[in-house]
Amino acid sequence: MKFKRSSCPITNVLDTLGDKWTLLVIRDLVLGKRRYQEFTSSPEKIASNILADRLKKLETSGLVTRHAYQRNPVRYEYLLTEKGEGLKPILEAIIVWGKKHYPGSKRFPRVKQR
Amino acid sequence: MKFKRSSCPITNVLDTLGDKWTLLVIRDLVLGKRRYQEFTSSPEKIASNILADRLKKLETSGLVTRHAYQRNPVRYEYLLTEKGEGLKPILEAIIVWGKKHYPGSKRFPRVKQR
DNA sequence: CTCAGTCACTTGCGTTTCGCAAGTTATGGT
DNA sequence: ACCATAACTTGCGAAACGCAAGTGACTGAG
Repeated sequence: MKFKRSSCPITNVLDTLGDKWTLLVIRDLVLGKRRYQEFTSSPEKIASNILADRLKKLETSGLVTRHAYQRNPVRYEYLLTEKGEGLKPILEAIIVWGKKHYPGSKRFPRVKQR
Repeated sequence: MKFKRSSCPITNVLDTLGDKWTLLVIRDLVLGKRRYQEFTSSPEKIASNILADRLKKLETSGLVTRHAYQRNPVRYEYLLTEKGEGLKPILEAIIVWGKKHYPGSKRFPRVKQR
């Protein structure tokens, strides 16, 4: 196995998740969001090109799968893989620390499914 | 409390820790590193200006304190505050996921103290 | 006493990434 | 025919990154 920067597991995780948006897309997926404008309508207002880029990268790193939910025209929705679901403990740890140190912050509720 | 992007705790954590270097500096501090060239000698080879920037930001967000360990000239070393120590569970969760999905990656050992 | 060496930064500057806004393509509804 | 919607894509100015070199205040060797 060849590493980008070092053999440190933290470093390698940061090389795929270390920016201001990727983990928020993961959060939305965990909350049950699946489609493009569900992501763009989150309060952080991710730009559509950034979203497209992150979804593509998440797919190539095997955290997310894309599948068509209709044809003519083809429309895709995104789902977490098992590998992606495995990130939940990290998100939980972040929420615990975040709620403690950013008073007033509050975990977002799951979205109701179609 | 006014938030930068939203009231989501994850979002707020990412606004301070969401990049490729900040959490690595925290990792080094947890491992016992304290001085400038201890950080710059880590295998990821952080650039000195990036390090200076991150240490400054970590200090303003209260995760790190700086204190002079000598005069003439003044030299500083950096230590985690209690708030910063509180990030350990997040690092642990990242290490668990990272070791599982980046085979061959391995947690770094604590540095021996002077 | 001079000079190379160390430490903790700082500065310059070219490259990369970000992110706002607008455009594109295909289709359904009225 | 016309408007709206969904999922992207493109343009481009601004901000962030990161390599390399420089700076100031000493310390220790010769």
